[in-house]
Amino acid sequence: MQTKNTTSFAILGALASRASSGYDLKKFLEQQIGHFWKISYGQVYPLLKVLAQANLASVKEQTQKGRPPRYLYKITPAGKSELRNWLHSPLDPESPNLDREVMLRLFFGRFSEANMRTRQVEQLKAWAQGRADQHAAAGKALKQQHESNPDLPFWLITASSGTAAAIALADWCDQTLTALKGLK
Amino acid sequence: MQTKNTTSFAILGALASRASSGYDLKKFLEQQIGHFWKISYGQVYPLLKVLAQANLASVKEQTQKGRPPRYLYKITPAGKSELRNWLHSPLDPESPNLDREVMLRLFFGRFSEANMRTRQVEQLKAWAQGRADQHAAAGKALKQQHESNPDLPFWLITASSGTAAAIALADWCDQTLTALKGLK
DNA sequence: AATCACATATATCATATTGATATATTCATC
DNA sequence: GATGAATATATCAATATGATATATGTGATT
Repeated sequence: MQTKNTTSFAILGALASRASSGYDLKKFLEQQIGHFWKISYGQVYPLLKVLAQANLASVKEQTQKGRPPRYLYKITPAGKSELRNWLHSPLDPESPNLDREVMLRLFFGRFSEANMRTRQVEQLKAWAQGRADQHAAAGKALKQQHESNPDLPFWLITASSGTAAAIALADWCDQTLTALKGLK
Repeated sequence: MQTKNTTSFAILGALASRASSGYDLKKFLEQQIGHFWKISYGQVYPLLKVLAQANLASVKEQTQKGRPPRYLYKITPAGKSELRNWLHSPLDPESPNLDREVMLRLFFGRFSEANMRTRQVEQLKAWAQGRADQHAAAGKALKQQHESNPDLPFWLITASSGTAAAIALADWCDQTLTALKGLK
């Protein structure tokens, strides 16, 4: 629940495009990036408070007739700066979730430099290809080491899912690189 | 940390093929299914104890010269029965992780019926196609609702990753169905 | 007019998970 | 003989999850 938490950047990024309440944020992020980034109320509300306390976001209470108050959060200049720093920070190729990290950054691509975005997608592509190779090698090793193991065919099937996913990711990187070129 | 925990079935499944210590299990599962199923010592050791207490696994302490004792876990008949029950239990199409669930079941495919395996992969394929359609529809909706929003191109890119992943999953299901036919 | 389901809105909490670390020994390598 | 990796279990603070409580408005159905 610190400021460096990646989910807090997801929130900061969303606030950069539109002031929101916690409820808004959760709904928006769930809908747009829910397929690769999970978000829950248990994260959103505490993180918004942390963000506000660190002066990366400002709060305004909107009293409504009858209803409970709505807290509208806006990103501050310091928050925008923090967001940009994160978007331009180097990727960690050791991260087991580099794909999700790059996708999250791309979602907020409006706030990053075009050449940085491209470089990060290229890095992700290399990472994906490396993974595909690793999974292919693991499959070969399985065949040799468990030649007569009755589990082998099933283990090969799940190994193939890793290869397939990695190749699909590399392909998506290619498409994305083309799409990004069209934006420059 | 209950018996119904899916990770406990992953452990049970691994034990079905070979008696193991917690250390063995973690290393094995991490290597073989780590790309879609995370496992940590914080899960393995407590779950093994739960499994043993529920009589789904038996423990034998192997004292070693100098070294700390090694606890060797074996699956019991009740454990095998529990594993099979899980492997043949109906899939929840609402699950956000149906892909990982089916892959885990397939990894332990040696212990399930061929026609059940096939049916579950077919269900996963239908689920993946549904997801692909949903993401495609979401992309179209984005284009209409945020026509002049400067975020649009980036939001479309991340939406496309959902479609791409879902299509790749459906393709993998097809390959897997073919592979499974070869086993019958 | 009543009822039902759903959307709005914030907040909390028990439970589960993560990721790192402590401990202690053997083995291979430099 | 020193360094690092592998073996092996265990724990724990920090986080995240998923469900639920609370309270009201809105729109649809009966």
